[in-house]
Amino acid sequence: MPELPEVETIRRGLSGHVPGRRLVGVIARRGDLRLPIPIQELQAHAVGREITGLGRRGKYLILDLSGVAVILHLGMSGVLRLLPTATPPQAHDHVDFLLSDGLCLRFHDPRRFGVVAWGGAHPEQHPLLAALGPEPLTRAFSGPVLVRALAGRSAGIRSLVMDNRVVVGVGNIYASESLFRAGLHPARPGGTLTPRQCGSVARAIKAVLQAAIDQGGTTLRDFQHHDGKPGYFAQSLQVYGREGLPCLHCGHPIKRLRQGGRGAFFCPHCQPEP
DNA sequence: AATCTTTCCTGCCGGC
DNA sequence: TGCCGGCAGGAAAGAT
Repeated sequence: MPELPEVETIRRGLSGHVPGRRLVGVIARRGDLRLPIPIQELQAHAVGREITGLGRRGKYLILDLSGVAVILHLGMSGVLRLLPTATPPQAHDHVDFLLSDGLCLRFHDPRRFGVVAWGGAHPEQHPLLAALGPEPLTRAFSGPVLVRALAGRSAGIRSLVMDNRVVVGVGNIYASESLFRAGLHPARPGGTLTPRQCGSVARAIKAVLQAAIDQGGTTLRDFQHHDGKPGYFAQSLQVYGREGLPCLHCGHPIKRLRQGGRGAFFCPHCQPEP
């Protein structure tokens, strides 16, 4: 499930525990996730270094190791937990980053759509990160930026805000929630939004993501914090997963549209047909 | 048994 | 005609 708020929640939770410790070993129990695990680079250039910080770019976590970096992505089902190294590994515990003081950062990912990549000295130039669009919670993302990104586009606005080149970090849940708040139908062609509506969408994305971070993310099934606790934004969802239930604003039943193979939830009254 | 979070790839289409 | 980009849909693995 992890979208930006869930990844940010993990980052914040680990930031109080991981930086300052040394990486003393790496265990990879299989050779690949979505991509090969760069075990040789990790052993040769990462082990022995102190962890100096934990960053985030979109849905990617960046483990800073005094001058080099490891890039992590949780995919659809990834969980990163901080455990005593002695904890016996369970099914789908694919990678352990062994830390000083007997702790271990353990990457668990049943569906294996996650990624462990070698970022080297300039992780921002890694192919996974180089082409990413603006961070939604910074000034790099705004109504005017969205106006330019949507110009001439005929794809549905929901697909476009989920496009990492337009803005990073917005997945299926928060796309549906943001468009509900902005009052726009998910299939509305992106290029037909007025500048005012682009501003509205940009503000809605920022507000929804920030609210979700404040509540520790959305736990539906897989997501959990680094210490195993859930997030509480699920109870704030207005449309996602609420097909057939009354809109919390107007009472009309929430509908679901099939878009890009996934469900786009919306209120047919608050978000009228384009 | 169909669903379901992400990302990448393929095939089709229209424009030039 | 050939190329390019945009767009929609599918594939990947596993739990429920």
